[in-house]
Amino acid sequence: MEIPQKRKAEPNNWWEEDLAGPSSKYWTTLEHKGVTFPPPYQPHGVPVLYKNEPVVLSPQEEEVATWWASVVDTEWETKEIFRKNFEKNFLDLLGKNHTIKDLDNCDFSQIKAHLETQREARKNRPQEEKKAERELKQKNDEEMGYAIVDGVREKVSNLMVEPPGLFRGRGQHPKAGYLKTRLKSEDITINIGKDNVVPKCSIPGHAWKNVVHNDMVTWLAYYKDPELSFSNVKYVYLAASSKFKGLSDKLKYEKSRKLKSYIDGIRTDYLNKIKSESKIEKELGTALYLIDKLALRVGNEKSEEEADTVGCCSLRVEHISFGSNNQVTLDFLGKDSMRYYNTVEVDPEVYENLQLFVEGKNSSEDLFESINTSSLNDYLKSFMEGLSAKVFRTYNASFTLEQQLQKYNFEDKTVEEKIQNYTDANREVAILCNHQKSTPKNFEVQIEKMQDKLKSKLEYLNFLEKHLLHLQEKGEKVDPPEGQKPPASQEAARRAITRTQTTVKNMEIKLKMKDENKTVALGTSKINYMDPRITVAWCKRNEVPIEKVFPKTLRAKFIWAMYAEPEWSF
DNA sequence: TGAGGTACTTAGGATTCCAATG
DNA sequence: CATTGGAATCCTAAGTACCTCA
Repeated sequence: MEIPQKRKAEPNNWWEEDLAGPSSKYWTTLEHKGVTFPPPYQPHGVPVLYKNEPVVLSPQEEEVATWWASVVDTEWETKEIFRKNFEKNFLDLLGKNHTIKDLDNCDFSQIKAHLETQREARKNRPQEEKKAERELKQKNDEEMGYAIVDGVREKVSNLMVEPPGLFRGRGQHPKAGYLKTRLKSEDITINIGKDNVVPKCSIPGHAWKNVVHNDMVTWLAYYKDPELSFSNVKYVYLAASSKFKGLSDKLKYEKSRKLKSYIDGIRTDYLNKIKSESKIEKELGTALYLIDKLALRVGNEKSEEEADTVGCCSLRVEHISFGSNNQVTLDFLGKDSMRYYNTVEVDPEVYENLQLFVEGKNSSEDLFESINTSSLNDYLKSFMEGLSAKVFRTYNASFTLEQQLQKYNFEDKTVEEKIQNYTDANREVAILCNHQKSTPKNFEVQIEKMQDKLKSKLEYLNFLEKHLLHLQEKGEKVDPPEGQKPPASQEAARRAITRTQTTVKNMEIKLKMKDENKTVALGTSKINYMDPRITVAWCKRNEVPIEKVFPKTLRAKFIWAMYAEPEWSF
């Protein structure tokens, strides 16, 4: 893909217009096809065994049993809360007088085998059937999956409502294993332009719960599971490539760039507050110090019906420990129950404050008792309009990327090497933001395979070098490694050496990156935190094709950033 | 002031796709 | 041509932020 070097005005290029900021309304006309529903359940008639006896289930019961069968042999099956909640919900559904009285004596293996067979059959169905299916889906997406906003056609991100199933709450979510209900059109509220056609409900004889014309929001529809009291409202939005999302993304980055010119003053202020006599000020200053230095999330209060995870303001005494030389260790479960575990040296005054906040409290008490996320964000508003805690994460992530990229000299490097440097910079950001992923399943095996391959390439290279000497009549004749043909001429040998050296180098880079990125999720910061213009400008300066760092969907999401000049700076 | 509601962004894992490889 | 593994995309849970209301 060619990156446009100059601004090119197009009528639909919203990013060419001056940014209006959050305006009073998002749209004038809004037209779309509503939502679609997953196909109805097809009963298979395969029984569950209870105490080794087959039990006939109603279609609805069978569907739920099948959900469980699909988690058998996964970690979900043995996860205590998940199991307990599922059992309760399943038994409630079956009723008091049902043969099945508990989960432990149920055997789902026949259903599981059936699912496996079905999957195999699906995988092995004829090519033309797959193709026809794909084309049908594409046609349907083309027909249903777009909205027209003020005359511009935009993709919808989540056209299909969530299918029924088991609620997969993360970490120790107290409600994991509950049954998600099959939604009906009567659960869906539609948002549409006043003068636009109300979408027809795809299920004959049924109607939407409600139709509204709210131009102050960007959602096309919303629903809430009618049975699950704890479940959140789910919205149907436009895709990331849309103007709604792109504009707000651009504004987000512009806001974090604006923070750049306030940051010195803010840092001076919170360092002063840290030394203040007032407890509230001490806490505000210390909390903001942690948010700024460690890129912590703000940490809103959570209800009893959610997993026990924390952010800065909700840290408890048990999450912090003190070492020598002003070192503190933070150890807590953050968003998605990802562990944050970090030992850092802090300013002596911060260390002192943290010790003071802990004094005389038991482990389950709040570290910060006089502030909350709302007072902290109020404090931030006193510096800059629209400033909130999350802006610090965006700012520090983007700042770190640009700073890390400046560390390298990209001259005379191959594209692969430049990308390795970029990935290294990306990784620094991901580590700062604590973006983690679990180690891939057979990671060790994969590494070994790559090492073996590398080894045989090195052997081949070794052979080539000796072989070249032989051709130059300076050395013994050597046998090529198995399956390799010796180059016929000196010229061919030299070419083979250069080629193999490049391969070896690339393999080494790949191996090293794979290991270093084992538990680091690079994508999250790329998608949400690092100003894309930093990357675009870097690509332009260093002749790296943008598609090497931004896949298709990211290029669409960041279409507004593609015009950044090579000299652009965050 | 705090609880609850609303609307949006951010997140890791699951699933699907696709290209390299045998 | 089938396999395989990594990249890309999909899915939906889980955050932030701000508003309203008593």
